Amino acid sequence: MTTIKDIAKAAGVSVTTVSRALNGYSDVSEKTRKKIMDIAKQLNYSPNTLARSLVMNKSKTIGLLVSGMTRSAVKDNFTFEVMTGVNDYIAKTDYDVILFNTNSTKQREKTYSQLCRERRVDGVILQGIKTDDPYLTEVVESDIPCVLIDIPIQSDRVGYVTTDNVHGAKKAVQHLLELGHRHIAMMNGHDYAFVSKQRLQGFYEAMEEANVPIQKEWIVNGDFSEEMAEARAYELFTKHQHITAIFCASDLMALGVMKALKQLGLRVPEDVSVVGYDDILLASYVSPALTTVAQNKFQMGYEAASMLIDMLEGNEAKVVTLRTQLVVRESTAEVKKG
Amino acid sequence: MTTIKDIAKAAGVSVTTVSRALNGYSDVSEKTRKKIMDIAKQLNYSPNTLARSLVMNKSKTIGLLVSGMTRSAVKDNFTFEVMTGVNDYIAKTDYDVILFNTNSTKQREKTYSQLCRERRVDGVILQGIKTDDPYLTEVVESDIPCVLIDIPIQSDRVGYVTTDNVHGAKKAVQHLLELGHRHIAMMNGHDYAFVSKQRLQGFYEAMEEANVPIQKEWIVNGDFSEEMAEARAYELFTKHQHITAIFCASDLMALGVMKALKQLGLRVPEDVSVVGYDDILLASYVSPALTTVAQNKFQMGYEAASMLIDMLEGNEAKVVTLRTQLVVRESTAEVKKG
DNA sequence: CGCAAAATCCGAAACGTTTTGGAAAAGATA
DNA sequence: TATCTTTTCCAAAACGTTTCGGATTTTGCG
Repeated sequence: MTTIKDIAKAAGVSVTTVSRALNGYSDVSEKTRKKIMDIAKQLNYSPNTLARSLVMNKSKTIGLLVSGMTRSAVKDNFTFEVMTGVNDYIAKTDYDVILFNTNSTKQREKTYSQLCRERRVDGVILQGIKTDDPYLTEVVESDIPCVLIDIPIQSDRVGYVTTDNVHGAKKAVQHLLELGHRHIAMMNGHDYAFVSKQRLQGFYEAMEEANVPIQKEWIVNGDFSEEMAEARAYELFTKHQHITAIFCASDLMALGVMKALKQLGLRVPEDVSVVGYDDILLASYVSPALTTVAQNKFQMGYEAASMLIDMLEGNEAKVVTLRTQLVVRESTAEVKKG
Repeated sequence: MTTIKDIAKAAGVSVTTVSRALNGYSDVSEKTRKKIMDIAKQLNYSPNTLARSLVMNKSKTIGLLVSGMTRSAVKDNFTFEVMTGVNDYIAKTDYDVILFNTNSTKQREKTYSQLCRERRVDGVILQGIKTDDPYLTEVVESDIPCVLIDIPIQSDRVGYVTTDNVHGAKKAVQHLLELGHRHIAMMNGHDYAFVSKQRLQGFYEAMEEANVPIQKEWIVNGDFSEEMAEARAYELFTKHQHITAIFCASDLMALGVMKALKQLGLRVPEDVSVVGYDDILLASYVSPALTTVAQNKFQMGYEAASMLIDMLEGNEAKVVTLRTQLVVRESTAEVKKG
């Protein structure tokens, strides 16, 4: 592999001059610059980023730490869409993305920040990490610039992007209320997700503002899993037959809930209205199509990447909150009279 | 950031000894090794991979070059599943993945192999690249070990993994033939995909073995795009009303075809049987559920990664062909009598 | 032509590792 | 004790860049 030295020798100049010529400095004459460029091309030269990174002390690399890259998560295109957004923005810069996966054996022995430090990434984007993850604090407390997705931690080195979860959930529940529902349950995620708390709050606010009493035993956790949600819903609806509507903190769980309802012989939306959250691809394809709160996952990734690059260029960490949108489809209907 | 030098100073030994201690060489006494390890931990030392890569001349990094990371491709979880497979295997090794995207502006100015060479990746996996991509030959002809997905090029430095496309397509068409269909069309991808040619061949073989005449004008290209397939199918079925079944070279195109049929007032499967290829997530969720040829996309990525790492460890490039499976769902039925 | 200013070039150090070839210290053997 | 082995350590070079400070050459001008 040809190096800057080879070029220097071939051109009869010093490596300094080659370096400066290739990097567009002004203190090299056009004549020699041209000569050097030509030789570089002819020798099929590619700069060695490793060497450059070493001396410049920046790798022009950002780490992308996702937890949702598992075989079972293909139903959930959330992760992929976020990644696509990140990739899309980064593609316009001179950075590259290095992929760290958290569901690995490596995770146990190496912490996230260790991974980042070893590869000398300039910054990192975290997505899908639980708030109780011991390694989360580690990377947040390290001095690596990072932006979190859906985790509200902020400092001068860490920003985050999220959506207006409270408001989104509120809209969803208000939609149910407007349809006349009063016996509304909620399938939440788990306690280690910021969004769960937020969406629960939105649920509360909507119910309280409408003066509808909240039944605490109608609020259950499905762990953001389709199967778990199905099981929980099955229990819930067999025990409490008054429930006419349920708000789910994710579409995947809504799918599970609908399965349970089907098993119980309850029709959606005639007997029970279901609304989800996320607007994953499947939401519009299942039958009945799922009413849900759409969040722009692509944009979340895009904004995260944009913010990170901004930070790397000296700007300060921000927090970005994106709008959500209620998408009414077929899984919600007016409550039955009587 | 603490370096090996800091440790050396703190331990009162040379950097050589620190390096060798940390890397488990035998020529350092257990006593000093322990001391060095302790100091390293205490100083929160992380080795600098850049420096190591530079001197070792290997980066322990593989490039993942995908073309399907676009906003419009979320329906098609093909790319994501392959990536997941790759990631899953790599997670078990001491390599990391660096993500190159091809649909970028960078692509125009930098070739794939340039990207790879600059980052000094040890090997690269290519997925979703068209066979006529000028940069494809470039990386294949470079000396970077690489494994291709669904592109049959082989040398001592390049292997590939694919599925038994001919056989898969044949099974799909035979399924239609067994249902009594004789007027069978095909929606193919484009000429720059190896799989298109293979699947076409499977189509031919099945038809010829059954002694069913082939109508060349019933074979059209949908460019692997849902919209394009919809348009082409609309034309096809308005012009040729004899057609009772169509085999599509991808599920996404099958979805487009079904849309066109719906517009034309043709029912699936009563009037027209449709079979797809891939078994994407949506296939089982659309209505009617799509009969299709399933390929294990996760495994494709997994095998690709496995082969690449094998190659990097000195083994030779191979070709891996995975089995496909016909999944009969609701979009195919016996041909109508009369 | 002579001299200052500007333009162009370069040597050497630095970045943080690994590795080679041997030196020093410790232990074993006679 | 003297010699030979084995164990333990280290100095220095190398990987391919960038950059600092200064050196050399060219240019401009009176």
